[in-house]
Amino acid sequence: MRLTTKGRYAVTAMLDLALHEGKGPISLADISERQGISLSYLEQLFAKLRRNELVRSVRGPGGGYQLNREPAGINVAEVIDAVNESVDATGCKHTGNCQGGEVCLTHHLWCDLSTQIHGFLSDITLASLVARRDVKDVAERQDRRQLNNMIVGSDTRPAEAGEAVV
Amino acid sequence: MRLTTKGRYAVTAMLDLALHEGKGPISLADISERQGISLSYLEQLFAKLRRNELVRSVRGPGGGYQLNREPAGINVAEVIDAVNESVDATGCKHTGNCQGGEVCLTHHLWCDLSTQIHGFLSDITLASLVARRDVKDVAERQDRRQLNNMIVGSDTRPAEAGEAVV
DNA sequence: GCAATACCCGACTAAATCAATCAACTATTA
DNA sequence: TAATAGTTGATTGATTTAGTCGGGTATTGC
Ligand code: FES
Ligand code: FES
Repeated sequence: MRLTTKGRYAVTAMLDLALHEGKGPISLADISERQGISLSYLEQLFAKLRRNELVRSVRGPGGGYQLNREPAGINVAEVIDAVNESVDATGCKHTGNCQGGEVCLTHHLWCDLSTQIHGFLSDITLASLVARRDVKDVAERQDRRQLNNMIVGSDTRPAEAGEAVV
Repeated sequence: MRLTTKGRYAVTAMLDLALHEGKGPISLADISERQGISLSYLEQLFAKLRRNELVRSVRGPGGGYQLNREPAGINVAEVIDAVNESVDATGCKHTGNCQGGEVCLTHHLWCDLSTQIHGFLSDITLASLVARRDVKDVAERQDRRQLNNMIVGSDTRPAEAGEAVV
């Protein structure tokens, strides 16, 4: 099992979409700026998210991505799954053949753990995240900062993610 | 966060020690054979387990490793921790500085997940694993097979882990 | 129709980590 | 004193991460 920036980025980006829902398509450039994630890397991730039908895209100017379902219908577990970061903690992908075709000593422990993690993550939807106080606070800060960057950085300076713009 | 063979091997090996407690020191060669883990790799893992005072060693012939505490006092979380596989799911090691010194959008989510996993794993002790039916079954199979290998393979053939010896 | 926007796609890469091996060493015991 | 078994450090091939780069294609506003 692994949970790295890939899965974290995917969830963060999807949450960003959920937060800005109803404002039309959101461009990856926007997400990149707000969340401090490389644009090219986002493109890779969204290719997978699209293949898994979690988002839909609109091309051309003013285009971008939108959630393909309502936020309440998308849970965190499937987002992580979509970018190929399995939430599976076993070494045998649940086949039980670690040890030369037979179940290893700790197989059941990892199965239990997997169930536990999957249960926890699949109970959390984008909608429930959007409703959280701490998420709202961070989102507000990010939106303010982005607005600031648009004004100050109107000389099209790349404007770094965590840059102190007051 | 990551949970790979390193952490799984460590738990498996510790469980093997717990299962054969009271029979004096257990050599890594024994564990290697029973669990199908490379001997040299086990050496690396046990160096860390020893540094974390989870096991104690006895050198010389008839030597090996023993649990440094009673099985009921060792939980799975600390074993995984000991081999440097943190159970932390955040990208900031709980410092909250993912995004240029500030908390990222999903920080709290990963904190919650970490707490969840840690709670689950630290509630499971080696003693509670030893008591499980499925563990007992696998352990018995392994012991039988090892005995078999000792007789059949008395020509000191390396005897592969999952080899069909019936 | 044409340029700008933004998604789309594949190849490529430096760095890190994994899983394992090898060699040389020291302590202990029969 | 020879065999056993732990101890340590270096090294390795394979894989994965976290990107970058360069070129596409579809859509829109002017
Ligand atoms: S983890 Fe499933 S058999 Fe080992
Ligand atoms: S995971 Fe902690 S700040 Fe991003």
